[in-house]
Amino acid sequence: MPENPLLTEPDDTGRKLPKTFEPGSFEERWYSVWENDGRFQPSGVPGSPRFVMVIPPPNVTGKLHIGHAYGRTIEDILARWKRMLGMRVLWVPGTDHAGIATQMVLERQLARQGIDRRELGREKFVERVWAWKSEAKDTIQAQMKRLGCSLDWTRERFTMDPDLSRAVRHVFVKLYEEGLIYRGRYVVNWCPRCETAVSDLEVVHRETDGSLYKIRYDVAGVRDGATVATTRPETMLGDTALAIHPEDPRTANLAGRTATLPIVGREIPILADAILVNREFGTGVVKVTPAHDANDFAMGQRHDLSSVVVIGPNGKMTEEAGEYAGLDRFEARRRIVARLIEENRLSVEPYRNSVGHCQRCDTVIEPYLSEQWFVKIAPLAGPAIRAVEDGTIRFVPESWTKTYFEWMKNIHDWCISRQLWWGHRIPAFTCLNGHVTVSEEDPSACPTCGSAPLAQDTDVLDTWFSSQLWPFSVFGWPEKTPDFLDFYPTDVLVTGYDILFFWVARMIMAGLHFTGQAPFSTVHLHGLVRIGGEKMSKTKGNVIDPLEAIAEFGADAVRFTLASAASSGATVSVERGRMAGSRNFATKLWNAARFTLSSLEGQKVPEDLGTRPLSLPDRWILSRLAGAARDVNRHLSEFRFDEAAASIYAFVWHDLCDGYLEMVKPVLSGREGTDEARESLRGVLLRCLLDSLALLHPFMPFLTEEIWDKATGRPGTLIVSPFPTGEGVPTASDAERVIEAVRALVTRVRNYRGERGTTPTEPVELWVSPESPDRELAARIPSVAPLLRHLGRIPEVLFEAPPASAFRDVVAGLSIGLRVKEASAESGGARTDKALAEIEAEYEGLSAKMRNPSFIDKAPPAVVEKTRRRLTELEERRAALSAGRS
RNA sequence: GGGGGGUUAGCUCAGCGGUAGAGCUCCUGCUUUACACGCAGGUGGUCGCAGGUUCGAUCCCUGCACCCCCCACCA
Repeated sequence: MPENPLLTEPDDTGRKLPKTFEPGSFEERWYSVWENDGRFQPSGVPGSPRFVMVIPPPNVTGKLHIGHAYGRTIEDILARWKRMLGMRVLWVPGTDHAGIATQMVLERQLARQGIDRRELGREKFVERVWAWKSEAKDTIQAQMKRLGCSLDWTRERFTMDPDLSRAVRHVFVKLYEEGLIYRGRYVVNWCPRCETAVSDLEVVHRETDGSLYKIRYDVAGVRDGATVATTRPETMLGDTALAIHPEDPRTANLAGRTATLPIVGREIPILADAILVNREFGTGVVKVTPAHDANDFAMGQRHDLSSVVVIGPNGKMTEEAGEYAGLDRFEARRRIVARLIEENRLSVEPYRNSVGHCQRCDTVIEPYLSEQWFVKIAPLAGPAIRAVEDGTIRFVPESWTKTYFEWMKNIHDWCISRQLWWGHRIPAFTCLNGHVTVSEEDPSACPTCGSAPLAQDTDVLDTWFSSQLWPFSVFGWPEKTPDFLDFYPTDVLVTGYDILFFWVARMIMAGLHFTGQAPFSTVHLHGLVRIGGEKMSKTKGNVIDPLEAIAEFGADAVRFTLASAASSGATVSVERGRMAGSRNFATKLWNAARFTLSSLEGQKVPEDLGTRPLSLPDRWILSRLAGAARDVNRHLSEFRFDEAAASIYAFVWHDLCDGYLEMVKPVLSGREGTDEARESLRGVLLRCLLDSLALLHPFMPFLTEEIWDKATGRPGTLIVSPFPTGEGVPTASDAERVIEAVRALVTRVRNYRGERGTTPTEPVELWVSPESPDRELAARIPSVAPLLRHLGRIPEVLFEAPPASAFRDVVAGLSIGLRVKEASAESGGARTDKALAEIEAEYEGLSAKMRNPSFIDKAPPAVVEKTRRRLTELEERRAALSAGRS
């Protein structure tokens, strides 16, 4: 065997692909090569076509799970695809400080050491969080590198970096000056465990079986008093009124009277309020607790009621609760219920209602009256709605548009202050005289009265307040930095639909308001990863760690699996079986490459295939390759990663490996064909391999780069090599038809052997009749006789009408005859019967259709014609099969 | 209370007007000069139920059943 110069050049030692495919042996190496070569940084001149994404910054709470890997894989596929298409690609990495979530992680860590953060003090605590953040960031970064994400690490950002913090502060001050940020005492969602306010979105409602308590209040002059219903009886201690509907006859006798609050003995007015009270609902009387219910608070404002806070920030009853002070709210509830029963004032019935829980720690949320900062959101929502209406921003899949509109149109003010230590401190300063200053720079003295010192607000901002600025704060905004001018607005945002409101909607509002531009033009909302149909959770133990999966199957296989699982649905199902399947595919490609490279014998990268005559299989595979390239590009442009993956998978495995490689072996080995044919074929073979590698690179970057290196001797350059588009390559429909017919014939021969129960090598005689239904095709079959003989292991193919003794059938429009010398006892009779029955059934159905005048009349002519042809085909097959039976 | 999605082969999912596909599983053969993580065949589906529209429905419409998700100030 001649030496392959590609494999033997001195500097090419080890260029041969090892026999076994071991992804772990090269994956990390290629990542370093790409990174060191600056491939992840945008190249090319400003102004040329660019593609920009920002990563949804993962929380620095721990490590990434497979759901993150899924989103990042999608982004990396887009990034690599666009990069190979020649665009200046920038994908910005970073992490989110995730205020409440990260603080919780640290609190738990401290708790394990028996430390309460309050013992530590704010400064020491925050120091520890920073240390943790640095650790978590490293872990996350390593995970994304291992996955192959082509992120530009020179531009990595963190939401609490100095310049990003500056952006936050700038935005806060601007909104404050515009009157869109205000401070006030309102009833907010309060988590007694986290001891902070949370926004409406951070409250998770769950249907819960509980009780409805009906409490009778004494009313002077009314014998039966007034009965109110509540699910939280302990709040009655804070009642400052009862409310009735002004037009409800049931409660008219209570109007203007005074009730006595049980236990407490406080006299409270009975007021009419049409807004709070629903005429039809319950007893018609409502207890009013302005400090612990948002509706009651609003009612209190309308009627100038006082607010009595009876439950404190830690969930324990306050001094206002009298004898219950210091008790946990639920213990207080039990005791109050007991007391009211004792006093014969209470009836209890089972009741199912929705109870709010803290998104982070699952503690039951307590509505709580406190001083908070809010964003007046409606003025920001309008432009954000219009940007989607007018197509400036589009959602993929489009169905999210409606959800977005629904939420935006019913949007409520956003509580942005958090009573936490980890996060952006609110830039509001109060002097000794109570003047409040909000400013970008820390003031040294009060601008109003000149007094000093000033105390900064101790609260921090909701994490999402900084995340909403991410698409522009990462570029240094509000400074007009070169990066901001060059890369903003971004192009595509990829994220899970679960943060559509938390993040996406707010980025759109913030982007439009502050930069005057939509932060991105396309939002791809993907589903959430499920394992075996269940949501991933630590308690269920079904969490897949991306690193473990990568260790077992290789990063390429994990990525390919995730891409293949991508669908437009709300859930993305990932299974181990899929991972193994992808790994098998990677191995398949590896072996196909080994075979191809070992067959090249010095063939260089084909620059131009047009100068040599191409065989029918050559033209077929090149046509299929171009088709696959077009499909992959089309599917990627439609965010159909599953379809794109399936297209390239089917091409590589079923067309290239199962088809072309097998067809070509006799010529390659020298058993058949001319030297010229061999030369030509090698060029085609290499072209197919290289284009497959390119098409597959966005999905399986490591393996493809490894093979590319061995095939071309240009290490680390596939990542920036042109992506095949298949444009301008005409479909070789004649070659496709002939080759597909060959494959169908070969399958039929194998089938026939199976039916006869003979071995795969049993000599079979094959007749292909020139008098076939498709004569044109039949006339071309003699030219591919060697292929038929080789693939079907058929000693002789005869181009004449089959003898009566042969088994007859019609395949792909060709009338054929088959005969085996020695059939075993098991004949194909049963299968032929089955085939005939199927033909009969279909024939019946179709001919009934053809007899229907309105079908002929109304169906498109093409459909009618197709049906007619199919009928003819069935007739011929039926005739052939029946005739072939003895 | 409002809104959205789902129900297709044993499993996980594509398809969404012209009588169904993939991967995995399963069955039967096979050391065919890349690959047993393979090759070649094959089994397997009244496309949730009932109506309607249509020449024709898994695909469109209506209703029902079961499942999932989101939103909501459900005393």
